[in-house]
Amino acid sequence: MEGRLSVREILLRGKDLVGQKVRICGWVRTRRDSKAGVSFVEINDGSAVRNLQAIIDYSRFGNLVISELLPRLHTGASIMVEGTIEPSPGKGQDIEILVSHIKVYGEADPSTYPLQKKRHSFEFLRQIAHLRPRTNTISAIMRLRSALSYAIHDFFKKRGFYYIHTPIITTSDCEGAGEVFRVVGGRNITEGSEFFGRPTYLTVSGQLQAEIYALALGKVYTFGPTFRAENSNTRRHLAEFWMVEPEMAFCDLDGDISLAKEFVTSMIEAMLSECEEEFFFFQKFIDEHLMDRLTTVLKKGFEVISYSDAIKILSQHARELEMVPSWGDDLQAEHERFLTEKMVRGPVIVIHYPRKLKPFYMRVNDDGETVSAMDLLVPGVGEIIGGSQREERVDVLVEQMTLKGMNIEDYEWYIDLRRYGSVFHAGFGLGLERFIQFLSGIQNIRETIPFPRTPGHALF
RNA sequence: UCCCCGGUAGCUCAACAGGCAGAGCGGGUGGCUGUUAACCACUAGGUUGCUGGUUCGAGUCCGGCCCGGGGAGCCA
Repeated sequence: MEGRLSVREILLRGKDLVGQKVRICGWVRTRRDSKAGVSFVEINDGSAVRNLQAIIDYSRFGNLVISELLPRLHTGASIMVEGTIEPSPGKGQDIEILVSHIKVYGEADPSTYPLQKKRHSFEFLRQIAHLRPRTNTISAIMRLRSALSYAIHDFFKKRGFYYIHTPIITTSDCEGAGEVFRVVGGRNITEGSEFFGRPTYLTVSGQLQAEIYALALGKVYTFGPTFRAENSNTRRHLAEFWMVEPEMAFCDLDGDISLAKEFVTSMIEAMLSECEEEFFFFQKFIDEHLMDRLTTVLKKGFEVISYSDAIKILSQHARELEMVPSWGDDLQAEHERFLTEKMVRGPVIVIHYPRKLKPFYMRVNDDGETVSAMDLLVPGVGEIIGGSQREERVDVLVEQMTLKGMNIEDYEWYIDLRRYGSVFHAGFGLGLERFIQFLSGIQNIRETIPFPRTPGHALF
């Protein structure tokens, strides 16, 4: 006997396995009985979108066993089956398993088990977030998320980056990245008793700490959870989300843009080849234009446009827009959508934003008015990457911090990086969940993370 | 935080202009068939989100609150 195989493995090897005896473990998706003396049990073990059809031939078990067994084989029950792989005479599948031995580990009372074999709304599934990974959509997304995470590490490793674990608990609270969560020790919050002797917060970004290591190891990246206490309730925001943040010494904005482009295309290519079945499923049930959009990125590439040119183009289309754009104002979501969905119909990289719209660490351009920033916008999701060349000149950096009203003393360490052996450097941040939205076509970001945290919602 | 839409059976939704609360799926029972979102018949299942009001009468109209979704802002 081959030993225990996953459904994915069995479907992949297909007819090569015919005649082999195998064992699989999983959960019953559906059972259909035939009075001809056969029951069809579809088994899913979370390794693939498709199920394996198991055939229970009553003549091999005897009526007593069957009458005791069948009532326990409901949707949701966990089982182990052993049997031989056979070509399937029915339509819909090439092979099936002819069961010789079956064991029910855990039943699922059909009168209370919330998952049915039909489709559920995502809103309902969020209420049973501990059971939703047993559905096709959520399990497919989580397999994609897992594959993507590995591919990210692989991408950076192949290019000589070092993986740096930046702190989750930080002391910086004003990076222009939104509201922070305070961290306090103990269950009883008492004024003036700081565990660390000073106020601490959950990180909103690993960038500043990644810069420390980029200016020592050359090319680094951080990849981990980040937190925003922003009271924003949209389909694109989470209070806890994962960010990928590369940071490179001796790198300017052009180098930063190149890496961002290469990163996005490499990830699309890697996922298309590794998660073929998942993409087939997404295309069929989640977003019928998904494959078009992804292959367009690979074929057409990225349009790079300056903020100033973007404002000019948008002004020419003012009649089609609700908000009239003007230089110095931030691009509205409506403007970003217009650029990426109507003008370019693909990813757009907007660079050189006005200095006053962006955080203190971005490098001031020679015009004194703009900074070397870049935002990567994609259709459907909007901004998935934000990055910049960092300010490496002490005097300009201090001027920027003063203009933004920051407390210089809190950032002496950051200025030190410029006082001693300063180099031009750049990096960006990519929101993992937004990228998964883009890759899968799923509408709401709450479906892209196993345990979503949003204002008023934290389960488990 | 602001704007818009919604909350009716386990799930997805109907219910005209206030007038006996329904269907499909799911569950149970029986039938039929190498079945495939199987099919056919029967059947159980409801404090219409909560609360106050208008009315002879409220799922439906009005006020307050709670919850969900979409959009905006903030951002990734």
